[in-house]
Amino acid sequence: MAGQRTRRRIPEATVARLPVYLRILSEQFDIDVTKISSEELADLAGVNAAKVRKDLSYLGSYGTRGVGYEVEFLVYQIRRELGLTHDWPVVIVGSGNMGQALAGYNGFGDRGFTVGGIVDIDDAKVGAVVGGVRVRHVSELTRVVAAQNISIGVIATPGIAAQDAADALVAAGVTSILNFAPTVINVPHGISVGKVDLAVELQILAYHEQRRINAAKGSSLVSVPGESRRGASA
Amino acid sequence: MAGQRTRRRIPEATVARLPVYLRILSEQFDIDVTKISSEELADLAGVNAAKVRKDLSYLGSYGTRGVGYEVEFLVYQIRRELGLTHDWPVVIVGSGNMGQALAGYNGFGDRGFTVGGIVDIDDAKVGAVVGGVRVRHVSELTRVVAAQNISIGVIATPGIAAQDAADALVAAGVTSILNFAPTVINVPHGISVGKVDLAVELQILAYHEQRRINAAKGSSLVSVPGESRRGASA
DNA sequence: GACGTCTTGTGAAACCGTGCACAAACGTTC
DNA sequence: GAACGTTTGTGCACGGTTTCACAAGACGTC
Repeated sequence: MAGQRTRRRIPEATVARLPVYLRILSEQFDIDVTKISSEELADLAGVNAAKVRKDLSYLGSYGTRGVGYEVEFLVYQIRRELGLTHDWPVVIVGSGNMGQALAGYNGFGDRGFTVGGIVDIDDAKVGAVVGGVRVRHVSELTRVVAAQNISIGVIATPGIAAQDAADALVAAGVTSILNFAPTVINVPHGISVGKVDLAVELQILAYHEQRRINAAKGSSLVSVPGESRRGASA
Repeated sequence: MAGQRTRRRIPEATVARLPVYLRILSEQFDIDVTKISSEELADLAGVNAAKVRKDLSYLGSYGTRGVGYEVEFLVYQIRRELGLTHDWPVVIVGSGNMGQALAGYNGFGDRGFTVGGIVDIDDAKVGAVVGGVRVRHVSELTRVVAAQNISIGVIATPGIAAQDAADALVAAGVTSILNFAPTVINVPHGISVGKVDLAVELQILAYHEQRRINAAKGSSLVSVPGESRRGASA
């Protein structure tokens, strides 16, 4: 009667791919596909079939040999593992361009997340309605977080304000932070941090472009390597 | 007189960190810091000092033992390696929320990139001025790309339109694509693709939240692991 | 110019993620 | 119920990444 088995640890790389599988499987379910093989799923996700099987095996042995995986069941299992059986309200700090884009982003409310609140430090911006939610002053952050039991915060401030935003979020009780500001933030141990930096992503692409140019200039010995980080190359 | 030495290959993981170092070093330079040790830089970047040294060693032996690295020189070297000695014009496909936020994003023009053009498929949106640039129709994409010799494209369309956008960009001659749509895109071999998916990042955080909850529920045996993907945990 | 302190640069070991290859298991057909 | 084609689940080897640990080199002091 040990009940809940000890949760097996899922590798971080796999966790990063599960949302992709989930989206694809949901789409397939919507168009009445009931079962899918690792190879089909792999093609749609732009990865290797063996990787799909190994990733899914961390959830348990939910496939049927010779047949494939039942789409609906797999959707449920991934949802459960990712904690998406219920919606997560998130609070956005910063109501500038980025904050507004995030609040208005469809794939946001679409896939298990709701905008529980937006706060800004600028009084001039307080009161505006963004993505259907009224902007509150940052001093109300703790109240907003407590009222809706929010555990995820998004930083959409300029870089200079990002650390203050992080401190405020942690003080308010948030335990996971997604940081869009181009700054490294320090948080206490035990808080999860994700980071998205536009400029960094572009600079990585610039590096590949530069290499392409250098390779072409240097000689024709080196063929274009066709680098492709994350995402598919047909 | 072999001239240009064969370019040493820099590991992808290092390439992803160089932009972070670059930003920090630029900031330090602005406040008149002239030299920096691997440990100081590591602290600011939220990584390990040995990693900083190994990363920088791929650029060459530019440090001085017992002293550290000269900030200005390092900035120059990283810039050169990343291909940031000149500005890169980028073209944005999609002038919705996300496209507008990107065009208006400061860290964009700030760090070596300019908005060379924005296109949209919707005639109703053509003509609007976003981030100082007039929105053109997608049919003009090839002309825009050619006129400014653009090699980097950004996809900021809904998921359903992302593959068309990618195809159009490739046809127009773009060789690197940054995809913000929640869809896997297929591109010919030789094209570099980067991907940023809001919902995926949030779902990864949700997973960690869920684990936290499960761990707390299950027993007090397992201490909160304090996971922290990318970014610092103090 | 010898000594001590500091910091880089880098082998080597440990760790993680990927992909191959194949046995095990399922459904179907005869 | 046996034989066959299909697809999963996974052991294993390989390559990339991280971290440790330390020799080599630079600077300052006496």
